[in-house]
This record gives sequence, structure tokens and C-alpha cells, in this order.
Amino acid sequence: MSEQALGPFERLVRKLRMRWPLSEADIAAIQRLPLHIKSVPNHTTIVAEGARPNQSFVLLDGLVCRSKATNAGRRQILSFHVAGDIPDLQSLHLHIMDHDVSSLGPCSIAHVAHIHLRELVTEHPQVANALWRDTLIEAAMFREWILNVGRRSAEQRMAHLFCEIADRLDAVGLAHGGVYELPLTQIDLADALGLSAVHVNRVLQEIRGRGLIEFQKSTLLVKDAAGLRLLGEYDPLYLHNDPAS
Amino acid sequence: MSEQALGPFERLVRKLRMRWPLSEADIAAIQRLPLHIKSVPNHTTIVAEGARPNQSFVLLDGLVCRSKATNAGRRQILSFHVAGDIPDLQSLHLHIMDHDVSSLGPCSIAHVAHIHLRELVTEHPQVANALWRDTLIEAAMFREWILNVGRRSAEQRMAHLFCEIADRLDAVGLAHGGVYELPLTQIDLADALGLSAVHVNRVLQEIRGRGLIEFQKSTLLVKDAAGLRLLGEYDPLYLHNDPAS
DNA sequence: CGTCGGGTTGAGGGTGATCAAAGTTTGTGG
DNA sequence: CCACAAACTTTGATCACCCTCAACCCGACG
Repeated sequence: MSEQALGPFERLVRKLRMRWPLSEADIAAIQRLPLHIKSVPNHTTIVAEGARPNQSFVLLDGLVCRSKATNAGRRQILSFHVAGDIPDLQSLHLHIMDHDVSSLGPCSIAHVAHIHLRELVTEHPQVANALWRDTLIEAAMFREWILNVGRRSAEQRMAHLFCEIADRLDAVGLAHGGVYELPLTQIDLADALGLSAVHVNRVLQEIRGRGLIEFQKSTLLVKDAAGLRLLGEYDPLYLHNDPAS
Repeated sequence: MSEQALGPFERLVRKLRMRWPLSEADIAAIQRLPLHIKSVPNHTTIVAEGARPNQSFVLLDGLVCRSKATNAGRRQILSFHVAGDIPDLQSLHLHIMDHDVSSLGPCSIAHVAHIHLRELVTEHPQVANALWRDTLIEAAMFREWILNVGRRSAEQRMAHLFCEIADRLDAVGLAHGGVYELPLTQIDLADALGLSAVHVNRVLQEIRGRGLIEFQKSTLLVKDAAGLRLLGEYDPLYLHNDPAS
């Protein structure tokens, strides 16, 4: 990863600068954060519901998701996170975890103690603003997710999800011409979409048959982005990627 | 309303103090905010998707909801808000609305210009922290909502929603012994739960038949709170009401 | 008194779940 | 590097939850 040469928090800094104007001092302070880098194997719970962490982590490489489950064990994935995200930033202010954070594929993460994050946001209010805005965008993504599982058909849900993932990976430069590395099983997809794995399989075949995508061996290939957006009624407004909007 | 005697923002202040320790100066600054009080009739869109407001509003009295709709017009309610909430606070940082905010029953609101809110949060970082924490709790509620529509049965969804509403109204002192004033139609309930109005009607009869609740004429009566929580698998952890947690 | 929004009820149908079993790929230990 | 197990994918059959459509009822309100 070329980012490593520029420091482990390069992707994070790039994202936060898109969220809010930061000074050189703000950025330097982020890059000075004491960190503890760790490798996480596939399908591992990084932070569990009920935990009371005294640190958060920056995702340096890989894919993680947040999830909750019903008492009957039915899992619902709530969000996906890519390099540069801080998936459990909320534990800085909400001290007990209300959901799980786990890896999808092997990941590299950097733990940062809450003490240092707290110092960062008090000394650098602009960083606090950037993180607050990030929290707001995350909430906007949750809202769209609710609409997706609440009111769209299985096909539409899946198309919408693929559109969002593609857009987000594009935004952080993790796409290579419509090809996306996505270590998701069909079970993971089902848990994200509120469907059964069997039905995901069939819907996948259907929209693949229509020439919209290919999805096999952890690789998503978007063949007809416009058609996919049309099917999923995808409008990226809710991602608020334009810092001016 | 006795709160009006203590100032229109009394409920807001009470809520924010539960979110984060505020000084007398912080509180005074909130209460000095220039405001513009307005009455809103039933079933009115207060802020529409696509709008670019230069103000937010504090809900003084009544009930409002946030919602999005698919292109086919299928509405999904995303959250309910009670007196003391600032349902469109996000427009302070996300300048274009990605959803609607509309009234359920007649409401009283107080508009506050973004200019004054921005000044408030820069001069009073503790208020900014309280609002950030509020945003995080809101996101936690969205996550639970996703689990609800994604993985729970119609009965469970409804029981869970009633539990959450009851808890939240209890928390702000709007309950009178298991009786809650709730100006929701069955159509509104359906849109909140991702169900059809017809099915809501039948589920309502079912859980009413079991002696858990009564719901008619805009009044919710919780007859068996424990049974309702059990049915809905309700665990209020995600509301993070305890400031210490 | 008529209309309108909302509530209720019935009948029928479809989307997607569940169950079961057979393939296929992945991973692991010998 | 092979053998085996585990995990994932695929397919078929059946089923149920919930939707849609349609009609009727009711109370509020002009």
C-alpha cells in the first residue's frame, strides 16, 4: 500500500479533509496519534456488543462490518467500512457497545486510545467538527439502509447495495475499472439485505443474467452501472460526498 | 405546558444535560438563542428532501417523524421525535436534506438560524460535544431500526417500536401511567415498520387480543409492559440513556 | 347529508423463507 | 501435495408471512 509510506493514517486524513477543512496543525496532530497496529484474521469479532472499550481503531486495510442479531440469532449487518474509517469511533462517547464490529477477510487495524482521541478533539475543534460531520453522514447511510430493507424488493436492495459499495470504493480509490475486491459470502450479503442466503443466490443469478454484474470469488464486476443504478433507484445524495453540499 | 414558563428550550436543555455535563454559561447561551416560534398543523412537511435550509428547529411540542420514499412512492418512516429534539440538526453540517421531516399531529416548533447555532458550538465546545453525542445516539437508534425491519417478524417489530416509544416518552415525562398520547394512524405505523396498513391492523388486533396493549384514537395504553418487551426482544441499551454508560 | 380519511374484514396471490440434498470451493493437517 | 473436512454455493420443493385488491364500516367535519 502506497499510503503506508505516507503514514498509516493517510487514508483517514484524506477522508476527514473531505469532510471539513483542516489546518496543517490539525493534520499533524492526527498523524502524531500514538497507535498500535494489529492484524486481524478473517471473520473475527474486533469489538463485541456489551464491551466497554477504552480505545477505538482506524481501519488501515481490509473490510469490516457492524452487525446486531436477534435473540434467535438472526444476524443483520448494519454497515460496511473500508480503509480510512473508524468503525467504532462512537465508543469514544457511548461507552458501552450496542453492536458487534467484525472483519470480513483479513484486516489491518490501528488501535488508538480514547485518551489520545479526547485530547485531539479538545485541542483541535476542527477535527471534532470533521468527525461529527462523519457521524452525521454515517447516520444518513443508516437511514438509506432502513429504506432499503423496509421498502424495496430483494432485487432492488441488492442493486442498491452494490451501487453504494461501488461508489464508496471508487471514492477512496479502491476500484479498478468496475472491478471491486469484496470478500463477502452470499450469507454476508443476505445478512446485509435482510434476506435468506438461498434467496440471495437466486437474485444474484437473476441480475447477473440481465448482464448487470458478475459476483464470484470475492470479486464484484459492475458490467452495467447505469442499469444497476436504475434498478436500485440509487441516488448518492445521501452520501454527502461533496464537501460543499 | 409548564416548560414554557421556564423558557421554550427547557426540554432541550434537560435532554442535553443528560447527554453531556454543561456549565451554567453553556445553558445560558442555549437559552439566549434567537428563535422564531411557529405552529405547524397536522401532517405537514416541515423540511423536504432536497431543501437547503439555513436554519434548524427545536420541537417544542407535538410529534414529528423523518421519512424517505422510493420512486414508487412507498414511504418509510425513519424516526420519531418528541419535544426537546432537533430533528433537522444535521442540516447544520449536511447542507442538503436527504429526507423529509413532517408533523404527526399539530406541533409547535422554534426555528433557530444556523448562524447562531454555529456560533453556539464554536463558543461552547461542551454544547458541541452534547450535540455530537446526541447524533451518535440517534445513529444507534437507526441501527436498531434496521435490525427491526430487517430481521424481526411483524409482531416483534410492532412490540419493539411500542417499547421504544414508551421508554422515550417516559424519559421526557410525557407518560401518565402506561398511557401515551400518540397521534399515529395505522398507515403511519405501517410506514414505520415496513409493513402494509392492512397487516398492521391485523397484528394490532393480535397483540391487543393477548392483552399487551390497547391502541385507539391516538392513545397507546401499555397493559403488559413486561410481555411487550419479551415479545419485541426489547433491550433499551441502544438508547444510551444513562449518561455514564 | 355527503364526503373523506381512516379502520376493518375477506379472499387470493406472490415474494421470499424454510427444508433438504447435492455440488463445489476453500482450507487444513497429514 | 494429497486427503479430508468444513464452508459456501446451487438447486428443487414446499410453505408461510405478508401484500394487494376490494368492499364495507365508522366517525369527523364541512
